[in-house]
Amino acid sequence: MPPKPTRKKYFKTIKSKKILLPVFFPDATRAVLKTLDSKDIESTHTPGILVNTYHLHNNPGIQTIKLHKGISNFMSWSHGIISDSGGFQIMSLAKKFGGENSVTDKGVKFKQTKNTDTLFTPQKSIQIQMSLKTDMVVVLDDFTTPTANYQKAKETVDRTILWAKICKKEFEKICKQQKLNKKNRPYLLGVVQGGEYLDLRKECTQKLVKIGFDGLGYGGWPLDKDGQFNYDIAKIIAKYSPKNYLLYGLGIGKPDEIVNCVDLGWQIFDCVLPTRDARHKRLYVYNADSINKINIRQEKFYSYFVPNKEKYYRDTKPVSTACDCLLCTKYTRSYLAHLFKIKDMTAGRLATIHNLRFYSILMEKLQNESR
RNA sequence: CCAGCGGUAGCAAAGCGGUUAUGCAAUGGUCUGUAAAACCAUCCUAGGUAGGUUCGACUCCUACCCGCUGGA
Repeated sequence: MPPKPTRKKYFKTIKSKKILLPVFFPDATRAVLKTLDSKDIESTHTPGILVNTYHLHNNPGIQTIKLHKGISNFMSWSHGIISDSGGFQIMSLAKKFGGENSVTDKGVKFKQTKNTDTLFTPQKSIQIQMSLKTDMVVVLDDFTTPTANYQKAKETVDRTILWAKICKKEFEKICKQQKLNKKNRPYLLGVVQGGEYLDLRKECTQKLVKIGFDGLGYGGWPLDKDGQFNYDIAKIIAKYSPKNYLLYGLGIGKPDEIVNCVDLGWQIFDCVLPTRDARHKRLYVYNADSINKINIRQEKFYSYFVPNKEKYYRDTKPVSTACDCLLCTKYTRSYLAHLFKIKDMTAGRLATIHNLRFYSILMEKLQNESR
């Protein structure tokens, strides 16, 4: 038996910093991780973040970012940064409000924005991302809506492939212009579409590999109508990806889903869950007394703590003893419940810091396993 | 003692002679490449007390109790 081929161990930034894989990058969509500043993020041991090309294009606009020579200086974040292409907004904004017709082979027309006249194109997405100077650039993909039938899923695959070629070409062009070599250029990520249809996912994966990328993303919506994660898609993309490819689960996921995906070879994740849940009073808590005793391989290794119950108003315990974040080391459940009740912004900050530390501990545990 | 106004659910606060007020609180739930520090659901015999009118009263009438304001 030949030794099992292993995937990349590190994510390299354009400044040649090495970030140990697997990683979770929370979403700082608009160049801010809601309620936190960069120093807060560092305190959670979060190695990188995700920003969004489409949102930053609208606000503050690329000229402002260029004044700072990139998003890293703009938000004073010196660690990993991935830029999402704006593909997700094709589903969440364009198709939702403008219908299927808002997307053509040329690009996307977004309604209800100040840029209604201009078309958001694959070229533009890459150009903006290169100006952001992020560590990974993601191709613009045509998002498969959760309800897409085979025909529609097929169309999004075709368009995703078409756009992937255009994006790759634009990427190479800009790299040449800026004299970026293999060492200081960002990763380029292709995105696999195809809805729930495994043959389309396979086809899309193979065609993207033929074009050539540094990694592939699990695109589209990863959950079925009952909210169950589709691991078959994760398997088939991994199966047909070269072993030196980075595998990135876009918008994934719950802690247990991340553990399962890591087992299938996936290495990079981002998701709004820890940050949005924090603002919505859902805190992730390990079912353990201390960080050392956390066992991410036990069936239910975590639960939710929701500090809006009357019984917590006088609870002097910390949120979790298996956590070393600001909230858990300095404050009680009672205080957090109080802050949420009076709707003070500090509640969101402390809860976000906690949830991000939960995720970074999860990733540290997973990193330790593969050593 | 007189006059005016008022008394509605844990709290606040409306309308109405018949049919869900509503908000807060409480309780349960949702959230997956962020139009979300948001949203959804539930909330029990609510009518100060005792009578009266009426087919039917939280609503109209009478008396009483309590509160606020003004007056003697």
